[in-house]
Amino acid sequence: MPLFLGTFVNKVDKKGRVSVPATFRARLAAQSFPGVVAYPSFTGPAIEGCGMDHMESLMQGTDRLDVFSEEQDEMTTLIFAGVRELPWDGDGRIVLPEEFIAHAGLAGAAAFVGKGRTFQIWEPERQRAHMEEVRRRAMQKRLTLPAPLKPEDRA
Amino acid sequence: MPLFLGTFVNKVDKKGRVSVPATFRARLAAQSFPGVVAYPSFTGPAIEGCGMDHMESLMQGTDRLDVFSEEQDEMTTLIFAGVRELPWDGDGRIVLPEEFIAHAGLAGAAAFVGKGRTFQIWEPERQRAHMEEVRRRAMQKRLTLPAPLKPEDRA
DNA sequence: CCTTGTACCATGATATCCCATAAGAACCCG
DNA sequence: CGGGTTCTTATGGGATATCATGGTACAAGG
Repeated sequence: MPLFLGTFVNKVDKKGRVSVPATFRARLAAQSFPGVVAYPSFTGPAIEGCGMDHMESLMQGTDRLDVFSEEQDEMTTLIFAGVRELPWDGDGRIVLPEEFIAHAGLAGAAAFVGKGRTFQIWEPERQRAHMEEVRRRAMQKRLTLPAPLKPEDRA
Repeated sequence: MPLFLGTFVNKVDKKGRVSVPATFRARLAAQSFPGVVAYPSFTGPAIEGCGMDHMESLMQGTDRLDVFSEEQDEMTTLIFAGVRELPWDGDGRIVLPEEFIAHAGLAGAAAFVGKGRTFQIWEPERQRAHMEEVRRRAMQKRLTLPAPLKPEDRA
């Protein structure tokens, strides 16, 4: 079960605690850090979540930018400066920092949205609207995906 | 039996449980996930079903898009957010989430429809009508299929 | 001493597992 | 070729474990 799949809405209590969906926990279990790695999205009102492994792969991305370039400087700041490691308690919950709650506009509930290698945390109602918008745009733009070859079809 | 073939109608009990046809189970047996991967169809009142391998091959497609690009963001949301992993119990049944039952309009029974690499789940009566409609249109438009490439011709 | 944040415990709801039954198909043996 | 038998499959119900969630106690820091 190596992927983050599906959308799950859980409650956020007044301490900012929220249960990480069990399937996501399973995905993160084999990581070096017992918890979630997260940072505010810089494209929308959501929190990006992942495991430590993904941080390392992001770093490989920034490694391909020129050292001292403006781009590299901005990118590394955008990504890594906002990152928080959120360990879970014995029951699989994490505590969302106030800044995350504010950025995503959370109020009482949080939607965990699987995106394959990563996931996002949204205010549920906003996520629903966003999803609808993405669907609408996909229809009209005829979004397609590069044809993925099935393993058995490979040379 | 590497393909999903044929149509099978099974009952959905009040817990939302339904038996996956034995031949479909055989097709899914060798997967990394012991169960079915499913998501609501974008285009009609049906549930799309497949194995985890199909998800993994879709991810290979999204992996080729730039991280943080709008395209990558939309694609991953579109594909992975609506997916549910439905593990089967010891008897080869899965439980359909309420949202799936609602989307497909299921009531007491579900039709598993083989579509080759994937399959769909329909409300039986609706599926029958849909099938008829597709047949009718095919007759009148004389639908054709591209000739299958031989293995040595593949990229 | 008070505040903040972390670990632990309790509970209800939900889903998972397990068994029991029945119907049908395949099979074997006469 | 027919009849009985054994498996597989589908389906229902009930027991059990897991998960989400709220609360409380404790520790650390100011």
